[in-house]
Amino acid sequence: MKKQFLELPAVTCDGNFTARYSEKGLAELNFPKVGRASPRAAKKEIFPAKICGWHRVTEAALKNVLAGRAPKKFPPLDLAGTDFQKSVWRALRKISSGKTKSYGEIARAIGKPKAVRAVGGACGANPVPVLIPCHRVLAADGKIGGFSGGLDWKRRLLAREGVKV
DNA sequence: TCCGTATTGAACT
DNA sequence: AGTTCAATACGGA
Repeated sequence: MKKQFLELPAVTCDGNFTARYSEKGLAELNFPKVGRASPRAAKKEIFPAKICGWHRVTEAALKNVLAGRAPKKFPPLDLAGTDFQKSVWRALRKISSGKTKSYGEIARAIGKPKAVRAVGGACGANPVPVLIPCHRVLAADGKIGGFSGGLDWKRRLLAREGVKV
């Protein structure tokens, strides 16, 4: 039996994101599917109160980041990944709104200065974009780099935070 | 074990 | 200023 996540739509001005929750917290967040209506027509599932509470926090945090502000509160995260990836994601969360770092700086921050490319890989594997601000990581020369959700999103998020590319 | 990667910096035109 | 290239850590197959 495969691990099952409870899935909820997180409605924002930029579209309907999809949040997935495990027993322990937010496990995944997906960008809105382009050209598609709401990802989920709820079919009267019963959601534990715990998860409803998390979801409210998630949605509020999401809206804040999209508006270019730092969220007051984060939901608990239940991230599936290797130790290396988790340490990268932890470092990413230390980048405050409006700031940027390079892949090399992240690598140094986790004590593995040579692991610059692996950092890129971990960013791409980030299950919770936006809340874990992988979009604030640029290449060392200020170039935009890449983004799993599409470069348009990366540029949009950075623009909202007042970052010039 | 081999391959690709959201990199980097140096050494070249 | 643009191009090439090797080094490098990690994860997936």
